[in-house]
Amino acid sequence: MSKSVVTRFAPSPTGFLHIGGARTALFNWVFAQKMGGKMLLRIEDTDRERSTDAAVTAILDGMTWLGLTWDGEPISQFARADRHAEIAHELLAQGKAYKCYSTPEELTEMRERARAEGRPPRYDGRWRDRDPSEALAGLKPVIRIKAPQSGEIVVKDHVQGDVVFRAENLDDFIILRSDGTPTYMHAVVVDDHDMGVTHIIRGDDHLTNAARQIVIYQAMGWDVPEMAHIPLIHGSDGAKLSKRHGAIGIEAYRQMGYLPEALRNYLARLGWAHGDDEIFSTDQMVDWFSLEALNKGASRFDFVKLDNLNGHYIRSADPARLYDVMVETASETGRNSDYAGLVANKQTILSAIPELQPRAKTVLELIDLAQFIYAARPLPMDEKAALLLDADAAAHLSKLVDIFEALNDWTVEALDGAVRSYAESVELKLGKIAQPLRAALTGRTISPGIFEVMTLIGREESLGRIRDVVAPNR
RNA sequence: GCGCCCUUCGUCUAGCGGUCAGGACGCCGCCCUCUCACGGCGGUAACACGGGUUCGAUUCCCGUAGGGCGCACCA
Repeated sequence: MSKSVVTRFAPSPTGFLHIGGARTALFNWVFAQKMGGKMLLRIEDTDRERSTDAAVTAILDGMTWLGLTWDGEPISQFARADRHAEIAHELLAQGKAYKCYSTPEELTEMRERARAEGRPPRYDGRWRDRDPSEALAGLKPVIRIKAPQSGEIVVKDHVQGDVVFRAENLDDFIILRSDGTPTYMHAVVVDDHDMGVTHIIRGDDHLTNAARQIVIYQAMGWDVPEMAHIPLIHGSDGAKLSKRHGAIGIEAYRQMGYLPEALRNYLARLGWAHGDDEIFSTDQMVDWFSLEALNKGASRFDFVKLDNLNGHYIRSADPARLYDVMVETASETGRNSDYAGLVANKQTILSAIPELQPRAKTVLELIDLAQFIYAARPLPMDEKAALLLDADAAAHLSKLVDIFEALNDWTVEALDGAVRSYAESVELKLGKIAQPLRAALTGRTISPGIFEVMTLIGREESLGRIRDVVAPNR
């Protein structure tokens, strides 16, 4: 019986949860679910300059919205600094690490000279075997680990396969800074070990770091966790995502009207596949997932495809839930008049949503499509709608007002029948009558079925809107 | 510069020596139809290049080109 799986998601709180981080979190979560294990959350906040509480909140909120749960309390890496230092000193005591008294200026010069001579910019190990007594008085040392000087380090990766690094390419890197704080490379290893992490799933920008981290694991005699370095996500133009290039926070996707299940499905298909399956539930994702099925190549983020998937999930969503999401989204994005209209017309909106669902790809579009319900008379006409309402159209609409007033039932069937027979009586195709009617009733040329619109807004409102365009001054 | 990783339709991908190279999104056409969607049907489009290995390479190996990541007392 192998020990149960523990994964972790370890964001640094220097900004929002971006799309790449969200996918990393998703894969960690899905894998833990599948294996019946746990996913822990560790906030890598050792960079005190750039870490903020607001970012931590944004990340946790983003994960919660996406439906990614973690086990236990989030762990602060910064809070564990003493433990990191303890291990660094243990390594020192064992002679597997040493104090280095090189100054930053000295290191800069070392790198520049190496670069000038065409050598890799690495620390040359000058303090590896030097006696501390040779150091300048008052200088605070850093602690460097003794990396192997020959042989190779193999990262056994579930995605990338065995990746071999020659020891010559690894230098004696710093594990504890001169102020006694740990470096990222060191803190990660100590934390992953202490947290009992069995599987490290992270972006492949960490692949070369993995070799360095293995040096620490080996020095401590610790088991190296299983690793899976997943490919990165690029922007739609193939360029790396950056702050000014599409790397927006997960909350921005919510504000753009995407549903979390759509995003989960989309993200899962970026770099991972289960045969030809495109649309699948989160349960299926968990059921089908395997690290070996992850791709190695980076993929591009494609909003068009996300839109398509989101449309699918909007179509299959429960109207009551969609209503809530519409209200939240309107509120959150400052669409105040929409918010007021949605809240004031809850019942009508609720019954209209099934008509709206097949027509929207995002919640924002859903809101837009619902506007005809709460638009105030006289309705604003968009350009195409205004063009439809010429004198001919007004004449027909005027007749229709009479017909509608005489109608006993205000139902889709009754209205449909009435308008059809009118169109027949004047020898016009239904569309010739329906389009001006649509313009008058919605102010637009596109809308749900026009008879559905009429039943939704009701007889009085319908007649009022038609009269507004037939006799604007009355 | 050094190290490592990657490369199938425009995009996401299936493929794991022998396939008419499959699916999805997009796009185009047709159908449905009161508009727009939805839905249905059909179509367009790819193995980066050059060498090997093999009876046979999209698939295995080596180069080339292109892309990415890393090389801090950042994470």
